[in-house]
Amino acid sequence: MGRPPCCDKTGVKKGPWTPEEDIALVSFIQEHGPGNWRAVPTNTGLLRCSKSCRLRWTNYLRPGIRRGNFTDHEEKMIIHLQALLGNRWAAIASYLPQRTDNDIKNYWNTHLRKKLRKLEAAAGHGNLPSDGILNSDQQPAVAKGQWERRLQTDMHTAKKALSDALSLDDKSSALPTSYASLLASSSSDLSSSAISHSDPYFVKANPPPPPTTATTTTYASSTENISRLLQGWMKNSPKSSTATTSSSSYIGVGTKTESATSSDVEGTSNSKSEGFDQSVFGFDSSNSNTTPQSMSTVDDQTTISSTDLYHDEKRSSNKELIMKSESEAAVPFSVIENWLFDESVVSQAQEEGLFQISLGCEDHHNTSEFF
DNA sequence: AATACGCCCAACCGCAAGAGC
DNA sequence: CGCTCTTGCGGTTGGGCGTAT
Repeated sequence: MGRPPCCDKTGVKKGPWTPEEDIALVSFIQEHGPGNWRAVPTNTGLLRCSKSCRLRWTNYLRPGIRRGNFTDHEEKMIIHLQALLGNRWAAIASYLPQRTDNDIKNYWNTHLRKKLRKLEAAAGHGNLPSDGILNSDQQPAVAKGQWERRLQTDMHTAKKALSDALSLDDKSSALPTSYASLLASSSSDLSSSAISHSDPYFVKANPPPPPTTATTTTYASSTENISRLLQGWMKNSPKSSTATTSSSSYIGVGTKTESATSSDVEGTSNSKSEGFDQSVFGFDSSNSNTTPQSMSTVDDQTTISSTDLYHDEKRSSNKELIMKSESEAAVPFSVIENWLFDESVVSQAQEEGLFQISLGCEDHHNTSEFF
């Protein structure tokens, strides 16, 4: 096709983002909202391509992103959704409102896949391919761009698996042995393997309540930190790119530190995207130590229906696909969603202060027995 | 203490699809 | 209908960091 590159590569900066760049990007988005990425580099003076700006926003700066260790529930969600959907990280991410597809993908590649391999090796049978990827990845190759059709196929697989699972009490019966054992073991060994890391935006937060799961750690939202960053920046040198005041808190991209806490709740799921709500930035210094606006919204969010979770445009597009596939398949897929957003699960999520889907053994609902 | 090695993750790349004209 | 522009997605990579030797 001879398609031109997304941007002129010459004079485009690459590599890690600096705090100044982040501030410029965030302040621009705060002013204009996300979208129209083409205009971002021009209007902000950033020497980044539009794609890079979008990626930086969606994967890092966007409100509502939760970073740090994955909880057991999240891990289980990923494992099962991966088994059902394959490597459709965006689709998987749509069920983990506070995680980005990139995060999930990285987590899968660095943690879960290895775990599966280990367990597979321990189990001594060949259910899993060497890369630990199941089902859909073992399907015949499908041309790219056909993932809707593929999804439909996956929906059949998912429905069948769920149908099987829901009729059984044995939670491991519907899964490969290694999966079942992985799920059983995830609580214990994940916490030890999980890395405590943070980045400059994710400061250690206030003392947590006793964790409800082993080493359930979350991080102060990027929103909070960025808002603090911006606050200082705006007070002292509006429109300046020096950000001398705030950049002191920007220790460096990708640095690692001790874990944060489970009480740190990120922004909302529906504020994280194109439907960006400026209020989430809450340019109030009290943000850092008190309940941020975004946090209170999270509590609201945890009580919402599954539909509400799809306010995010990205999610809604995923859902549309699912719904489309649903209607085409003429078999309701809502059982998955019903399960995923089971009220009792949501209650638990509220207790834990974040949106988590219970796949746990402690849940006595039949649907959860599957896991 | 110095070096080598492996892990992790932020960011990049290329492709595909959607939107608008 | 076809073209261009923009966005979304999944795979891959490179550099920083921690750990082992």
